[in-house]
Amino acid sequence: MSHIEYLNALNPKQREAVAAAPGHQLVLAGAGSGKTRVLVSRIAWLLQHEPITPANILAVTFTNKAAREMRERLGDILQLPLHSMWVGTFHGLAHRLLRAHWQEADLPQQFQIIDSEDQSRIIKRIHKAMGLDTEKWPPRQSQWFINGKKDEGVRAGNIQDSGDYLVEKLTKVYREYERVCQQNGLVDFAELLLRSHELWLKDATLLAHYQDRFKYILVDEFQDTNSIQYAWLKMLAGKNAFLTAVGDDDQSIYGWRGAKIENIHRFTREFSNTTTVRLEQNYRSTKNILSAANSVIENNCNRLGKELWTEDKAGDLITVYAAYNEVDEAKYIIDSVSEHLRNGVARSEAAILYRSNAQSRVLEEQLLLQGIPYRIYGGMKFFERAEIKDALAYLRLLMNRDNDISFERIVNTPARSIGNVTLTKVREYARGEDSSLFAATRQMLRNNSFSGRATNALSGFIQLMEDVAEEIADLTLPEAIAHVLHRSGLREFFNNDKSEKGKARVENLNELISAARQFEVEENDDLVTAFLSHAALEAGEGQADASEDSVQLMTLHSAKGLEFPIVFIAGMEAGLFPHQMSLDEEKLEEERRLCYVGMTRARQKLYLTYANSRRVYGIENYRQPSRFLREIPKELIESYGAVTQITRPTTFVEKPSYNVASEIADTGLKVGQQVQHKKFGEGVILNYEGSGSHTRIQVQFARHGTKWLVAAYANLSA
DNA sequence: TACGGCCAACTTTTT
DNA sequence: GTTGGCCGTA
Repeated sequence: MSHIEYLNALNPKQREAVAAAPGHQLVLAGAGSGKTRVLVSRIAWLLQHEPITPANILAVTFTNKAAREMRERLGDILQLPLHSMWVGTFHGLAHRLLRAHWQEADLPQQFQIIDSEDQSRIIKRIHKAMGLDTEKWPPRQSQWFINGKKDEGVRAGNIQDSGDYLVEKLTKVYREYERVCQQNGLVDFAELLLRSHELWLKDATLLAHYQDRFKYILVDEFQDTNSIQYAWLKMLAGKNAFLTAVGDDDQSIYGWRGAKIENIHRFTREFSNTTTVRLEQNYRSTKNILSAANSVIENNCNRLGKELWTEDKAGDLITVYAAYNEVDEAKYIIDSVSEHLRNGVARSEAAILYRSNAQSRVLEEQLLLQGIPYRIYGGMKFFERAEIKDALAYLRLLMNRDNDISFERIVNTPARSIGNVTLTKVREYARGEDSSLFAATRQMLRNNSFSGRATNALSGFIQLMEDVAEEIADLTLPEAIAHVLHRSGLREFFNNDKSEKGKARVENLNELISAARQFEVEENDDLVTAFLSHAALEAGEGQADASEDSVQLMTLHSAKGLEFPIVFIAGMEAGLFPHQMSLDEEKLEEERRLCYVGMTRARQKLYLTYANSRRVYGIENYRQPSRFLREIPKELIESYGAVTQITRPTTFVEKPSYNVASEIADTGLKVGQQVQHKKFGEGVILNYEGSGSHTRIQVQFARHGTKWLVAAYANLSA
């Protein structure tokens, strides 16, 4: 696309942001207002109008996906080589800095990145070593504490002695955790940012170099930045660079993870002469969907103020369906999906969103029942799978024999008869000698410290690692991985598992080799280290068969940034959404933003559903509709299903095309109707099947659960 | 060392 | 109701 063309493709507000004179900018970009287009066009515009090169630009995002997309679109617009431009995630860019300056950052050259599971293992080990009772000191709490502090830019050494016993203890764990990571050459996600920030802080020359280089810094999803990310940006920007912050305070949904919406205010305060542009024209949704979303978000205080509008048609009303229970809700949703599919909608054009993962099960069951392919987002990522992490742990240990975390993971995987008793001895010895587990084992073997069996097993393992390290030295990365899988016995171990799970694991191991093969083409220097970093920083997709056309299921959180023609939000109930644990004012506003995010995913048709009764942890509860439903103007809604009064279903609104509302032939009964049964008492008709004398009716009884009854014998009365 | 049974936990999760 | 983690026994 040429210069003129991309400017012409913008609306006036977008153009104002893109063609602004050099300076700090805040772009408040509403949902679906074309913010990526603006970011990319801004970069193109700067390159054409300012005396700079791609090397002077740094663009940062939160997700790998967003970074990839930005890079691709830049490639489309600009006919320039872009490799010198820094485009990536906060963590990716911080990692790049630390790799380049590992010495100044006081890290070993082969430092490795750990994910939250590795982190949790380390903390558990520390708790054990410190003799902390798991009941009283849940490792999760320590992990939360440590990450929280790091996100604030606070080291264990900086935590004030408050006299608070809890904080004191957690700080001790934090300090020990820092020590273990440093000794093992491990860096967690938060550490990447903290460490690179400190690197600049202590090395003025280095900082000056980067400040001098990056004249323009552009940040996506600014509302999601936490304290350390803000500090990182501010330091890098220095006095001379211009910062463009793009974000939407109404879409801040990660406050619980340390994101600070206040950073938007702080930015306009601390970066002088910031110009603010609001992008409020939405190119995604119909008028009705936007009005509804606007009405909901208006209930939040402390907004920067923004109202989306569109030139699109009014479109369909928002369908609200009140289900009897979660099964009925799922049936309604899947039936509606089927109807859309029959009308020519592709499966991937329909998305079902929910507040918590537990809700997906009922939906899945109905999809399976109707044979509709679906895909669940989130869950286990490729590089997070146990078998993959085992394989990578071998590689990690081969790269750095002092990596105790990897040692612990694989020393007895697959089983080599190295038990806990033996390992406890090794751990104690290592602790005393202040050495790694690998070194300690070797020393103890020399000292004949083990029983015969343990000696054999351990020397076998040590020898294996030494041998394999030599054997793979001259191999390509995929060859090396294949070799490690073979020699470690991992492949055979999973091969012997003939279950579906075992087969899937072997497939994943093969997939790992192909991932390595692909990777090899892209990178070149220290391939193994780069591959391991890549595995940690970009955990990959959740499911392999992403290509098949399928209905999309995901949490509201993972839906951010996506859009679908047809969107269902399930479980619009008080206690579930907003969640029970988010009822205080601040958290409630975040839940409302989450609702806003969910609603604005929809392009043409939005369904909101709730159940009057839902099983939660196996217990049936009666539920109230979510307050967010009440915040939508009635004239934008068409309601179906059982409209509640207090707790009981009373009236029923008919929807012509959906069989739930229609009369069941020859019975004088309707779905949704309240009925009496001699034995089971009071109940509500959920569904029926068959006709004539074969008609069976599904009734949910107040006291006896859900039952299928043959209409001819059941003798149900209204 | 491995498996089975028992108990408690249980919102969201870009890296 | 389901899952993960811990502990006790073959």
